[in-house]
Amino acid sequence: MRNEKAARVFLAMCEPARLQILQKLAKSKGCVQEIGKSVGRNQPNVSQHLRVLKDAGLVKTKREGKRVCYSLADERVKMLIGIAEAIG
Amino acid sequence: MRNEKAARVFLAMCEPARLQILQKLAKSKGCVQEIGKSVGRNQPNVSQHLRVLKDAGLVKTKREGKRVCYSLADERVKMLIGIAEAIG
DNA sequence: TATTTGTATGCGCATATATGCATATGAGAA
DNA sequence: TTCTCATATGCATATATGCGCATACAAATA
Repeated sequence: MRNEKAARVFLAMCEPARLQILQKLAKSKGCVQEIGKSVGRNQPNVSQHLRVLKDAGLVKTKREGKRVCYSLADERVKMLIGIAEAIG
Repeated sequence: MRNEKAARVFLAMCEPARLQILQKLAKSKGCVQEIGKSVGRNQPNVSQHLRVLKDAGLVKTKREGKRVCYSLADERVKMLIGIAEAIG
């Protein structure tokens, strides 16, 4: 169902922690550690949130040696955040 | 915090039931009963969801005699749904 | 006032979600 | 291989959420 998929996108973005991560990635991509420092959360926590974001198709990954670089999967993610901020 | 408000918008939209209600309202406004019939849910349930949507600034209300007419508070709500569907 | 209709709220339960911790997996270096 | 570093996963627990039901509130009418 189309509804379900859209809901999953919003579900991924409804958590302040994940929204914070997305906003960080909107500025610059980075690995799990860096993201963790940026948003003030521990590594497993960030990793779990990133998984949710990835499953929802909001971020993509790229291995770089030992690290995994995360970045926004779609420019439209920025649009969603921008509109939500404008409404709220 | 700006983040919090945006998160509340997404939190309101992440529930399939509420998304369904928003989509119904995108087509035509209506009172609680009508919305309930449209989405196949009972009155208290719809009423609770509408409250969440209203608190998030996604719908507005207008008393019409005994009834309360709900409609989208902002055209941008449609945009959010459209983008989320496109990403998901 | 009492009654009817429409809407909102409070409560209890079942389920879902986030979090921290410990630990497993993956990748490169010695 | 063994040793780190970086990331992912499993588990237990606390919190949050949605749901149905009963009921309270609001508005119009008799």
